[in-house]
Amino acid sequence: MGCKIEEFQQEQKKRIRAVQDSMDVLNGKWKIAIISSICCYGKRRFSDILNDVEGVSNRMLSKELKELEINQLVTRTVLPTQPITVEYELTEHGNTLQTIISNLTDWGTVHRKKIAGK
Amino acid sequence: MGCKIEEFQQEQKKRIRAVQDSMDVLNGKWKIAIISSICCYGKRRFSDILNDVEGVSNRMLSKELKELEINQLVTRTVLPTQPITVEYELTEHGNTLQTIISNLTDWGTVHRKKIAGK
DNA sequence: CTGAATCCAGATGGATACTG
DNA sequence: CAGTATCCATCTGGATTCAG
Repeated sequence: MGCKIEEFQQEQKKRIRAVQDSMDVLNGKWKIAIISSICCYGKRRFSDILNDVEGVSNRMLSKELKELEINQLVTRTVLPTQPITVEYELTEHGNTLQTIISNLTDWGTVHRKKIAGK
Repeated sequence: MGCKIEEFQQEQKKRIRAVQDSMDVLNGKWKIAIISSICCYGKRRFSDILNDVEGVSNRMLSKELKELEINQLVTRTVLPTQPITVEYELTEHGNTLQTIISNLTDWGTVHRKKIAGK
């Protein structure tokens, strides 16, 4: 114990657990896309997100939004319109994902070219 | 057509599709952790990754490594030992994920504290 | 408009045992 | 050591219908 290699490996395991923690929150077919949609508009309504994220169903959108809310990444506000509308907004904590979203956007663009253009 | 708002929305949809492209590759319970494991050691053997990523089974590790290989993120090299050993390494393309991995590691650490400490 | 409820096929993933 | 094969429970997610 106390040897350098062991210490390094422990550090490494901690890092891997940390990445896992992130992915536990962000995994899900649509989560990142949903966050991305809300992110760049500031506030976004249910039906707008439904339109932004191609392919998502209202069932899944509802479900994943709820999980994001539980993880304190988005807030949900019911507006007193008739019929009601609901606005979703990133929390301060959710906003800290912006860098990651931005990186993923860039990487995805490059990756698509990489795979398609071979 | 050609109006600013529509253009912006089209741009936005493209960005969302790009994030989705990234997530299509990176989704999966263990993928990021696996990449993370290989990443910081340079090369990494099957059994080492199995040990690094707590909870993963050999079945899943094998499966997800194969998918990562298909997406050209890792290479697989069989070493002529007895019994054989296999080394996995990030490709140049896979290495471009380092920034994202690093960000996810940091974010995961913060997020854990955030959720646990409320 | 924003969901919730139900139904159901197919994917996911763990446990275990086996192979070269 | 590095997988593969099989079995099987659970989860995922789409389609559709209904509700406040």
